[in-house]
Amino acid sequence: MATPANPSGDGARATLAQVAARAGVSPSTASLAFSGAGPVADETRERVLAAARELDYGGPDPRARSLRTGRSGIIAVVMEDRIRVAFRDPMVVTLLDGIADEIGTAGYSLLLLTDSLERAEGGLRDAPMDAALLLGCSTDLDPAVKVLSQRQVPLIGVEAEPRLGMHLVDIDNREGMRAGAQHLHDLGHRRVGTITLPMDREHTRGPLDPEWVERSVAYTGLERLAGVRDVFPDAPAVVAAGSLIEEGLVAARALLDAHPDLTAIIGQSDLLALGAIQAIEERGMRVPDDVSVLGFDGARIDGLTSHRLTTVVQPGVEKGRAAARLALAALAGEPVESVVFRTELRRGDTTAAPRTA
Amino acid sequence: MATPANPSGDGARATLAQVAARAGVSPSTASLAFSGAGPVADETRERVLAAARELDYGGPDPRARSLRTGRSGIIAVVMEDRIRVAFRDPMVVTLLDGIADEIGTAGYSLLLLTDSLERAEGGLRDAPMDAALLLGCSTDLDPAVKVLSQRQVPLIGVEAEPRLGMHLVDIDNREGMRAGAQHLHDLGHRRVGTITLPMDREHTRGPLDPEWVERSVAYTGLERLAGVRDVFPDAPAVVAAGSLIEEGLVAARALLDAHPDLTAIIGQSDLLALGAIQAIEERGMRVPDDVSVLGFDGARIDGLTSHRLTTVVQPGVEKGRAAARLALAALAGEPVESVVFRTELRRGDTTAAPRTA
DNA sequence: AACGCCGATCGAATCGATTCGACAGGCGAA
DNA sequence: TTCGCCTGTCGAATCGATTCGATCGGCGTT
Repeated sequence: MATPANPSGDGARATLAQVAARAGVSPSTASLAFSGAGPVADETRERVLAAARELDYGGPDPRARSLRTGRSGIIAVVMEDRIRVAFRDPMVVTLLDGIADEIGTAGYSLLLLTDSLERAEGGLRDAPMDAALLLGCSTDLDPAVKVLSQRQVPLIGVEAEPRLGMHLVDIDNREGMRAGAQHLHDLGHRRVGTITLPMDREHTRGPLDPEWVERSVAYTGLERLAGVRDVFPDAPAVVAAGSLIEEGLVAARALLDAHPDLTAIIGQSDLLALGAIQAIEERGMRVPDDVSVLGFDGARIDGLTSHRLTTVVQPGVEKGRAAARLALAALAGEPVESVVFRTELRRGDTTAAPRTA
Repeated sequence: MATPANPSGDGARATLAQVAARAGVSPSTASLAFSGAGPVADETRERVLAAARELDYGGPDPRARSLRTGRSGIIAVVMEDRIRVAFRDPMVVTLLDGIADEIGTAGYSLLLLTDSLERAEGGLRDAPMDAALLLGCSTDLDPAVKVLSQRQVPLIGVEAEPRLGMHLVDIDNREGMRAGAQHLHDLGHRRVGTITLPMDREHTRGPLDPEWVERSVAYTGLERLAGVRDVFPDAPAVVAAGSLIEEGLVAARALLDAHPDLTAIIGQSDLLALGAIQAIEERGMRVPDDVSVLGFDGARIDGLTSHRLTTVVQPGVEKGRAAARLALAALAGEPVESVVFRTELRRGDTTAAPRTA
C-alpha cells in the first residue's frame, strides 16, 4: 500500500494518545504541542508533530475537544424560510455575509438552520452550537427561542421583537420609514399605498387585517407600517407573502386595483418595491412620472439596471457584523448590549413630484 | 426565583445522570428513555421525562453524544467564494436548497464553510462534520481535499474534477454546451465568442490563456469551453473573474472590442450571459436581432423580465439532492456511485438567426 | 549557599453521554 | 414442569481529548 503507515490498519483514525505514545511523551504534552497552550520544548514539539505525520494524524478530534472544552466552535443562524426563498432576499445574504465574515475571523463556523421543522429533530434541538442568531423579520420565534434558551444557548435576535433573555440588533424601522414617507410627502404626494412584509406565521396575502396591527405579531413589518402611517395615517396597505419581487407584483396589483388614484407606493423591502414597479409598468404607467416608488433595505441587487430605486438604506453588513460580535461577546462572558443602527434615505430616480393632474 | 427548580444553582445545565438520579433510574435507562432505542416501560419513561422537566433538562448534550457515537449530525458545504459573492449566483443557491432539503429531512444540519481561509483555523480543520460537499466550479480544491481526507471525512464533489477518494455529482458539461453551440450553428451563426468561468485560483480576467487549457486547472470551465469549441473550434474566449452579471458585462465588452463581427455570445453561466446582454445593449445593438446570447444553468433568476434567456438547463435542485444523498449513503456505509445528470437546451428569445448582412 | 521561580513534563480526573453484556422475572410452548 | 425467550433495567467501559496540580531540574538572586 502506498498510504501512510498506520499501525492499526487503515480505517481507524489515530488518536492523540497514540501519537503521544509514538513520540514518547504523555498525552498531556502532546495536547500542548498541538494547541500551543503551555510551554513545550521545541525539540519535543517537533517529535510530536513528526509522530503525527507518521500516523497521518490530522489534529485533535473536534468532537472530543468540544465535549471537554464545552465549545463547539459553531454559531448557528436560524432563518424562517427555506434556503431557496430566504437567499433570494439580498438583505438576508448581506446580513449573512457580515455574520460569516465576523465569526470566521474569530475562528467560528456558521451553521444554517430553519426554525420550521419541529418534526425533523435534527436541527434546533440536536445540533451543536455555542450561540444562535435569529434572523429575519420572523413572525413567530417562540418555539425556537424556547428550545434554544432551554439549551442555554446565548441568543441574538436580528430584527426581532424585544424578548426576554435575547439580545438584539435592530434598526430604527419606524423612524427610517417615516423619513422615507416624509420624503414623498415633501414631494407633494398625498395618496400613498404600502406593501408590507408577511404579518402572520402562515404568510397570508391580502389587504392588511387591522386586527394584526393590534395583536402585534410581526415586529418589523408593523414598525415600518407605523412609520408610513406617521405621515400618511390612512395609507392603504396590502400584505405580501414574502420579501420577493413577484410578491410585490401581486400586492401592487391589488393595491392599484383597489386604489387607482395612488400617486406613490411604498414597499417594506426593495424587492417588494421592484415588484411594484413591474405592476405599474405593466399597466402602461411610468415610474416615477405616474407613480413614485420607495423601497427599504438598500442592499445591492444584482442585475438591476433600469432604475435606481429610492430607498431607505440600512447597513446590512454592519448589522450582520454587529450581531456576530454580540454573540462572540456573550461567549466571552463580556457584557452584551443591544445595538440599534440608523437608516438613511437614498434618493434614486423612482420618486418625483406627483403629476399635477 | 420564578425559574424552574435547579438544584445546583441556575447557571449549570443539568446532566442526564442527574435526571436519572432524580427519576430513580440508572443513566443507561434514562438514555434509552430519551433516545427511544431499546425497550423502556411507559411508566419509567414518564418518570424520566418528568424529572427532566423539573430540572429544565433539554435533552442530551450534542457534544457528548457526538463524541460517543462518532456522529455530529453535521454535513459541511465548502464553497470557494465568500458568502456574498457565492450567493449572488442563483445556481449556488439552488444547489444549496436541494442539499439542505435532503439532509434536513435526514436529520442533519448544514455547515457553511469557505475553503480559502487557511489562516483562520476555525474551518475545515476544526469544525465537526460527518461529511463534506465541495461546491462550485472550484479552481483548486487540493488544500481542502487534503485536510478533509486526512480527517477521514467522506467527500462529495459537485462539479469537481475527478479526483482520488472523492465521489462526484456532475452534469454533461461538454455535451450540454455542445448542444447549445450546435443550436447557434443551426441558426446560421459562424462567428461566436464565449465568456468563461474563472480559470485560475486568482480569478484572473482577460483573454483565455491557451496555456490554461493545457494545464487543466478549472474543470467545469474547461469542459464547457470544449463543448463550444467542438462546434466552433476557433471561438474566441474571454475569462471572467466570477459568475456575476457585471463580470459578464466586462468580459463581453472585451469580446466585442476585439471581435466586433461576432453574431453570438455564449456565457458559461446565465449571469455571464445576462452581462453580455447588457454589454450588447449598451452599444445600441439588440438581442437577438444583432447578437444572439446563450447561457448555461437555467436557474431561476428573480426579477429578470426583459428577456427569456436561451440557455442550457441543468437540474440544480436535483443535483443538490443527489450530492446530499451520496453523502448520506457514504455515512450509512452503503456503496456510493457518482452521478452524472443530463442537461437540456431551453429556447428563449435571446437567440435567432444572424442578420444576413 | 540557600531559596524561589520558571520551564518542561507527566498523571489522573473529567466532560456527558451511549452501549454492550449481564441479570432478573414473567410468560408461553413443549 | 421446565426450558428458553423476551422485556426492562442496570453497571461499567468507552469515546478522545483538555487541564489542573504535582514533580523535578536548572538557573538567577541576594
